[in-house]
Amino acid sequence: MGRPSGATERHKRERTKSRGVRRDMPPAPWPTPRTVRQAAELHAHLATSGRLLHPPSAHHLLNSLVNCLPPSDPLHLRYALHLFDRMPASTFLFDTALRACFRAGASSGDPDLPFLLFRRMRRAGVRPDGFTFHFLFKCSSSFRPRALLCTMLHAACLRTMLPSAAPFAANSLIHMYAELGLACDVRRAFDEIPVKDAVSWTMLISGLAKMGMLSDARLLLAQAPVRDVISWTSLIAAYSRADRAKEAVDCFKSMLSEGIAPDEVTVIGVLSACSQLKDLELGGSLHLLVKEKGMLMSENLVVALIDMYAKCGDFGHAREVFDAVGRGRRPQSWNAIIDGYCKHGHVDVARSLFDQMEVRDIITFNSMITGYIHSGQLREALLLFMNMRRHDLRVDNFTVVSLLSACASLGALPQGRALHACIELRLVETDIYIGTALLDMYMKCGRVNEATIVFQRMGKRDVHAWTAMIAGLAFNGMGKAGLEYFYQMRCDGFQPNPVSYIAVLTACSHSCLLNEGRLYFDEMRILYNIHPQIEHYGCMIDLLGRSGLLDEAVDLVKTMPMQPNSVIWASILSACRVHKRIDLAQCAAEHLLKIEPDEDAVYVQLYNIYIDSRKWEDASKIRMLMEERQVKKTAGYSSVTVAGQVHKFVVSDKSHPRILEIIAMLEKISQRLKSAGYSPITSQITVDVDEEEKEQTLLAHSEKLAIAFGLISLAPNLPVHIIKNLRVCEDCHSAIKLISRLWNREIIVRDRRKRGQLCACVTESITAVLLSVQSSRLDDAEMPNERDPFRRRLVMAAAVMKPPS
DNA sequence: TTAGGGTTAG
Repeated sequence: MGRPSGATERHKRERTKSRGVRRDMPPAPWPTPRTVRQAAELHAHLATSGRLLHPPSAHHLLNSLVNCLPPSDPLHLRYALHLFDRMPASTFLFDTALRACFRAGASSGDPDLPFLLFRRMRRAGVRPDGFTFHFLFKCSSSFRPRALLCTMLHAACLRTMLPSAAPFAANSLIHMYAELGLACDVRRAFDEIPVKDAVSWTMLISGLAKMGMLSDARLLLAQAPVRDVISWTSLIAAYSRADRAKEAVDCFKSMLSEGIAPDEVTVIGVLSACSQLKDLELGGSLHLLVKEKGMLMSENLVVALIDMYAKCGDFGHAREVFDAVGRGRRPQSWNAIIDGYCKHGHVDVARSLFDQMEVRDIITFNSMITGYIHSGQLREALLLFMNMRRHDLRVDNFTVVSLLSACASLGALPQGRALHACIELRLVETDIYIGTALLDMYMKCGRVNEATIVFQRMGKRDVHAWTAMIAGLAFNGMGKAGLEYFYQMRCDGFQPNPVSYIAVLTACSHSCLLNEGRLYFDEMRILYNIHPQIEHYGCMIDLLGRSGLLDEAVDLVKTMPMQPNSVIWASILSACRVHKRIDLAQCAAEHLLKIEPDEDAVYVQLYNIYIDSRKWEDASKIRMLMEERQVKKTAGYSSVTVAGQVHKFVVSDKSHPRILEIIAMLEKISQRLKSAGYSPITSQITVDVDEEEKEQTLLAHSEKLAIAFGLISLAPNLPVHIIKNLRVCEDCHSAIKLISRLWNREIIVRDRRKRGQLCACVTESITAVLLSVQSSRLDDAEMPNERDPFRRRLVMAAAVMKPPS
């Protein structure tokens, strides 16, 4: 150890003297404690022999004790500081006490402890040295960094010594400013160092990488006189964190070509990139490298390996690594494999592992909940939310994003709005993901204005937020506005990704912007080297179909480099009905039924096409085929939420308690529609009845019943929001647009296919869970003082849903 | 007595 030899000799002499041993005997070596217990024994020995106040003994004891302290142990830190308080003040002892604070980390319980020690040091007249500032800067980086305090420490350091006198402190200063995210100060701290060593460069590069300034970090790495494994690793990891996996791998290759050997931390960063790229080949070769080089199999490396194998779908190897860890595996390893199973649709396997876990954390729950939501098992997801509370886990940003995603997929606007209110009331700190999930929820619930307000209020936007906005405008039929946003997004310097182009092409197809669609479909390849995936082809085929260019659409299906899926053929089939192309409809339906033989919507669509074309025999053949194959037509229903309660209607429904008022309103609707010149589209009704009866049948469609009930029961300033489990028919579509104009009322109808079925009871469950979790927060709401009309409306929305106390 | 890089959930 680095104890001064003179001090050692003095210690030996003192000890010999105290034991009454002859002075000429060779002194026994001073034992260096290796455990806290041994340190305590030395403490007892020094205390009984009265040497605790003897500086060399005190230094040796405290220093050894700090070396033995298990990291993040508040009890042992208290012991060390208790000892320190009873020892003579010296620079070394203060430095050692600061070192103890740093080792204990945040678990010291008091983030101000290092600064209080520094103040005590100055008041006691003990002069700080390079070590003092080094440990102070390290503590500042680790515990809740605060800019003002850090600047004051920096100033105190400069008043005491020159940067050249304390190279370690000068380098730690760069790290401290990087942790604060102060790029200019990082650079200045670096520039102030008179003679920069390799670590100074590494600190600067890793600091910039950590702050996300990847281009600057990459440039400096090239300029640095020396590049070591740590500067390369920091850049690789930063690229991985920023979802720039390809650049992370390129960086790794450059590092290897410079002859720098990776270590286990480098491997973790590259494995993370492999997970994103699903590059099992590189990931597997890294695993081999770890084995060949005998690298330390740290817990983090285990997690990274399991995550890589699981994300790539290689569950054999993932389980191999997972099982090798045995019972001592950390929740992170469980989380990685559970998430992998969820992402590959094996939610049941994930749940079985989830049930085997002894200690689950918030990530375990969030992964499982997201898995359930993505697989459409919303009830299971909601049950887990309730379970979270039993485990004393509060919802966090990830949970809220999942909940918003569930609301969006259900079209559950009141619940989504209540969640928004909870976010505004600071249930969680809002971030770019929350903002994007919120605007997506509003868009999927048809509330374009609210989505736009959320987007405008987002402090920071990224390509995902812009894409969500463009996609939302697109599927709400505002394609031109979507394209304007796309233009603005590029002006703001955001590079579109493949999903952005799906949104753009959706905007074109939903608004029949044929020329623009053709342009963007070509442009994505030329400008951004984005090769069209099946989703891009799907949008383009849909656009051609809607534009009546069905032959061109079929040509594109034939020439595209992948097998067409059901979405593609469903687009063609849908366009065939509009453009009366029976020949193509039969072909599209055949392809569709090969892929989805049980999908009732295909039979119904083809049946309707035959009816439209008065091909009664073909239509009845389809009916018979359905019976033969036992395909059941899904019963259609529409729902509307009034005062937090979901009201569900089926066709010709007479079960509602206010049915008489609803019928009266329907009659009023019928009269006003006729007065406005509207003729019901009765051609789709095949039953052999007179025209008036056909009109009555159309009037009794579930969505019209729901609208009538909404109009009589909702306040005139509230929009009527209808959710339908099937597609809205042509007559309802036209009639609703006119009703909206005649009543000067916003009517939003969210229809959907059978997939991801709406379930009113699940919607109610969301309300129950949300309210039980967040009711305490809502109590804090000061509605009368809320001046911002948008926030006020939100808070009121949440308050309306508040459960009775 | 002193330095830097790391994993899992949206």
